[in-house]
Parts: sequence; C-alpha cells; structure tokens
Amino acid sequence: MKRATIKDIAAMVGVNVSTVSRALKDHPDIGEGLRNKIKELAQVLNYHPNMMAVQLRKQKSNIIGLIYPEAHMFFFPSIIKGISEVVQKAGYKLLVLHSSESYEREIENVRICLENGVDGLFISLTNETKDLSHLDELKEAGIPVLLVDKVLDSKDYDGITIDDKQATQICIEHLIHTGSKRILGLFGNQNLLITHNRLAGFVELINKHKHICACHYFVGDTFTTWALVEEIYPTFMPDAIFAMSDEIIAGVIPALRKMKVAIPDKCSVIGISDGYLPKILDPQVTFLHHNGLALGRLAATHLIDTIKQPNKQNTAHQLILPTELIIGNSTKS
Amino acid sequence: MKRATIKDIAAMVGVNVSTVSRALKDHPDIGEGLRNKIKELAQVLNYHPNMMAVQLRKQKSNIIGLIYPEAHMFFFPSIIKGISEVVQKAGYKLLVLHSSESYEREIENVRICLENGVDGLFISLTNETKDLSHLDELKEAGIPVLLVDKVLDSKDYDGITIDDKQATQICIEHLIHTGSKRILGLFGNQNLLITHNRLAGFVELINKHKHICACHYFVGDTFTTWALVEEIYPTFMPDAIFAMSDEIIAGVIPALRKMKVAIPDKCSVIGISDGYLPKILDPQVTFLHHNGLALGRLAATHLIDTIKQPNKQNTAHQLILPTELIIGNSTKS
DNA sequence: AACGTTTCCGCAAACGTTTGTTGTTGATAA
DNA sequence: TTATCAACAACAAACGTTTGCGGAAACGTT
Repeated sequence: MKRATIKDIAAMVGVNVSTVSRALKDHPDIGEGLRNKIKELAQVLNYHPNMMAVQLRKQKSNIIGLIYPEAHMFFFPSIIKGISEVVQKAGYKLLVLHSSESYEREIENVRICLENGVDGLFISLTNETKDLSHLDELKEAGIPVLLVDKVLDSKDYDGITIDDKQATQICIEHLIHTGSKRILGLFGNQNLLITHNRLAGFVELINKHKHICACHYFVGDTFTTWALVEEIYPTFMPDAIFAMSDEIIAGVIPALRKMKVAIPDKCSVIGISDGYLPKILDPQVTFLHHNGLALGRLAATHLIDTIKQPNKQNTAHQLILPTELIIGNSTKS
Repeated sequence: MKRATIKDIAAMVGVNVSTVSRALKDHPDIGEGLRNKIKELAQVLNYHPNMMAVQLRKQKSNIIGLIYPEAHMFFFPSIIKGISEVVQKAGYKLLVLHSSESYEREIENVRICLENGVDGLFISLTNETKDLSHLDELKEAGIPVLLVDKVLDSKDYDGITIDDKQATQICIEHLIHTGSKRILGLFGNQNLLITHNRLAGFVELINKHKHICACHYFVGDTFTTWALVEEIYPTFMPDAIFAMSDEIIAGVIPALRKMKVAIPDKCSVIGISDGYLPKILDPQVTFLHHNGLALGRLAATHLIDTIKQPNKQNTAHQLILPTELIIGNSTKS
C-alpha cells in the first residue's frame, strides 16, 4: 500500500490540499471541526509528510553534513555522538560522509553536501588537505561551515578545537614539575593546525626551560608510533614522553613495555586524550582530558545557531574548549 | 549568487528545460552541437543538479539510513567505515541516526528514515529493543532492512552477524585445550541475539566437558565489568575468563591487574574482539577476530543488492561472517 | 511527387508540499 | 437594510527535475 499523501486526504475529506496542509499544522484559518476531522483521518491513514517535497518547496533540507577523515577508534566516535545528539534534538538530520584521509574524496563529499542542499556542514579535514578553497562554494551559497578538531588556520571559516597550545604546555609543565629532564614529544600529521599548535606550545615551553633537553618527531598511526619509539628510545633515552593523541599513546605504551622500560620510574608518559584509553592501560596514563562529547555538543550548538541567525558577521569565530589534567600513574608524583 | 538551475541554462541557450535535462545526460535525442553547447554552459555556470528536486521527481532518495544504538569506541566505528565505503561507492548517501540505547529514540529514528524516503536501512538495535514491529512500515513500503550485529531473531528481516555460537566455542575450546578448568564467562545485554547465541555456545560446550567448572554473568559497560570482576574473582576463583566483547575485555584486564592476578599464569583471558584493543593491552590478549570493516562492507553490499533487485523472495536471509582466532599471550600455550 | 523514416526538440504533466491571494459565507454594526 | 468585517476555505503558483508524447523539419525511398 502506497504512502498516504495530503492529496489523498484532501480527496477523501472533499477539501483542497491547501486546507489539509494548514489544518495539519494548526493554522488558525481552518475551523476546528474540519481541522479535527482532517487530523483524525491523517492519523488513520498513518500520514507523514514527504520530506522530499517539503525540502524542495522550502528550499531547505534540514540536513547537516558531517565530513570526517577517518573512523579511528578515538575521539571521533564521541564527537559524532555529541554532534548527533544536539543536531537531532534540533530537528536536523546528519548526512555522514567520510573521506578516508583522501583530499579528493573530501572534495567529492563537499560536492555531495552541496547537491543535497545541506543547511550546514561540519568538516574535519584529512591529512592531505592544505587549503580550504573547496569550501568556497558553500560560503558563497551562504551555508555555514564549521571546522572541527582537524582544522587549518582560516579567517574565513569558524573552527572549534581545544586550546591546543595551552593543553600541551600543561602536560609539559607537569612533566618538568615532576622532575623530567629529557622529553620526547610525539606529534601527528604536520598539515594540521592542531599539530602545529601543540608543537608550538611544546617548543615554546621547552625554550623557556634551558635545562630541559627535548626533541620531537612526527608519527603516523598507533603501530608506526610503536615502531618509532622502539627505534628512538635507545638512542635518545628520554625520561618522559609526551603523546599528542590517543593513537600515539596507544603506540607508546606497548613499545616501552616491550623494551621493559619501567613507567614512570625510567620514563614518564603523558598525553592528550579523550579519557577512555588511558584508564584501561597499564599503568593508567596521566592525560589532559580533551572531551569529545563536549566538543561535539558545542560544535553542534554553534553551527545550528549560525544556521538560524544568518547575520553576516564576516569575522570567522574560533571556539576553544577548556581541558583538564587527569593524573594517572604513568608520571611521577 | 544563487545556484544555477536547468531553467537558467534553458533560458540562456534559448531552449526548453527538457532539452537541457536530456542534453546533460547524453540522451541521443539531442543533437551533438546543442548538447555540447549546453554542457559547456553548465560547466561555466557551475551547474549541479538539485537533488531535492531529483529525489521528488524520481521518488527515490539515494539515501540509506543507518541507525545504531551507541557510539562506543569498539567495533561500530569500523562497521560504519565499512558500510560507508561501499555505500558511497555505489552512489548512495548515509543518513546516520543514533538511538542512545533508547527504544523510543529508535522508533523516532525509523520514523525519520521513513519520512525522508530512505531506499534502505541498516539498523543495529538498542538493548531495550525486544521486537521489530516498528520496522513493519518499512517492510510494507518495500524498503529493505538489514539488521546489523545487534540483532533479534527474526524471519521477517535480513540480518548479518558473525557466527556467534561457533566463535564462542572456539574461544572456550582454546581455553580448555590450554588447561583451564574453572571458566568465568562474561556476557553483554541479555536482549540481544548475539548475547544469546554466544551464551548458548558457551553453555553447550561447557556441558560437553563434565570436568570443567563454569559460570557466567551479564555485565554492562567497561567500568561495571571492572567492578564485577573485582567482586566475583575472589569467590569463584576462575583460572580463565571469557569476555564476549571489547568493552568487556577492557574491563577484565584492569580488574585483574588491580588485584595483581597474573595473566595467564593464574588466570587466562580470551575474548571476541575487533582486534585493536587486544594488541595494545598488556598482556596482548588472545581473541577471536571479529572484523568490523569486513562486516560493514558485506552488509552494505548485501543491502544495496537487495535494493537494486526488488525480487520478493519472502524468506529473510541471515548472513554469517567467518572469524579467526588470534593468539596473544593472555592464554597459556 | 507522394509517402515513410529519422532526427531533433518542445510541450506539459507529474512528484508532494507550502503559501500568497482571492472568494464565499454568515454575523455584526451602522 | 446595507455596508463591514471576520472567519473559513479554495485557487493557483511555485520549488527543480524527469519523461511520455507529439510535431516539425530533413532526408531517403518508390
């Protein structure tokens, strides 16, 4: 049996479609008697509006795009959850596309969002992405874009991240404060602003403390990190390792374990994390809590606000999320 | 500047919209000269079809719904990735909704899918879901549904899971074979078919080995598992623990560690997992590999097939994914 | 020269809504 | 009684496509 349409209801009641449309949304023009009759029939026929038609007519999809680079375990699932929660509550739907760390795919995905008339877009960039020109069409069309977590520096688009520089510095200060003197910093993809900022914080703080010896490397995923640590550790012999992300933490711990390096006696470990992983590792690692759920929620709230208020404040706004240090037993006390 | 439409192009070239429409899709009715002219102009104007209109006209959204209960770290991200890959390649888009383990939300989400005219639906059920009547409307509308991983027994809807019973039995056999005699089985939510099947496999095998002493519990998330293990271990004193999922494994290991129980000397640990977690834990745990990516891909391939072939083979089909035992050092050898 | 075929393109309806405007009642006020 | 005004409902256009059908040239065949 086909889905009932407004037209069907109109025919059965013997009124015009416009009347049905208004009745269904409690327009005051329609008399109470008729309104109830229509609503009842709609109920019986199990009528639900055809969104495709509504969208076309209103030129508004109520769909928000979400483009992200990779479905790795950490952080993204909780960001998505936070976004999804708020977005659904606000009556929007989420069109999720993932770019598999491919710039080309990212461009395609932006195209898809455009064609489908999304009302807004969350985008987390791939490692390959070096500029944002592929977003210009959205901007011209007046579709709000919010860069999430994996961002580039931009004065054209709003962005949301944690306070990367400060977060890193808190970690390093904690290491220094607990007596570390040779610090190895492990950072992710160099194209990303978060990497840049975290590194900047690292370098800046290291430079302030002349007695500290430090070096840093850029790494890939968990298992390449693991390999790298096994290679670096014996030569540099750090007494502390800072890991920029969960994926990196997940590589550092097994590497040290394999080399039978005592944590934190021989080497402290600290990182920036969403919190789940550090708690189940052995030892529980000290981390700067970087709350994905909260970030997702804030991101969604912000984007929906700007969707609803198309006030052309040309200045892009950067949102920064506060963080918190959670002490584990992978650092000295 | 507004997006160019077919109408704009038609006006500029001085032809009818139908001509433009056909030219753009290489319909043989349109002469080559005109066709090229139109295509060029479309290029220049950066024309892209308005999907909302296409959808309405064709009564087909090219959108597939994906409803899942919770964005926890394990397994789902890779399932989604697998699904997403295949779905995008086939030209569909993914409308992702999550139910936060709430049956009510699940129903709402199904409603949303219906209203938005999805062409198909992947659904992974919440812990609260006990029957599938909320899917009936989809069935009536001829929209294919595929239950993924968290499924209920049903002869009305296709489902895809791993071979749960066998997977569990392989694990338990491995434990018995390596000398375990007191086995603690930890299982997830009781409503789910996967839990039921895994438990059935457990019980069946235990009954075959009269000399084995076993018991089982149902647990919640990682941290409630942790607490439960700390409570149970001292009384039951198992020499092996079977964990039904990553979340449970992630609770078992820290609990044993906290109680300073040597793994695997005092107590072996084995589980069913997607593979990432066991490799980074200490010790690396032996697990039955349950490949989320592969499951996602297979699920998507299957659903798209049935979307494209609306041959009414009323018998619902259950897909079963093979698994593989990966030996770590959390079990004796 | 008359007829049949192609080749190419326009016409118009349709998909299911929303919404500005117009029209018809019946009641109220002058 | 007549003008005024609500209250209610119909009309029709519009959103941007797709697609069956019809029609006019242009060509080839007897």
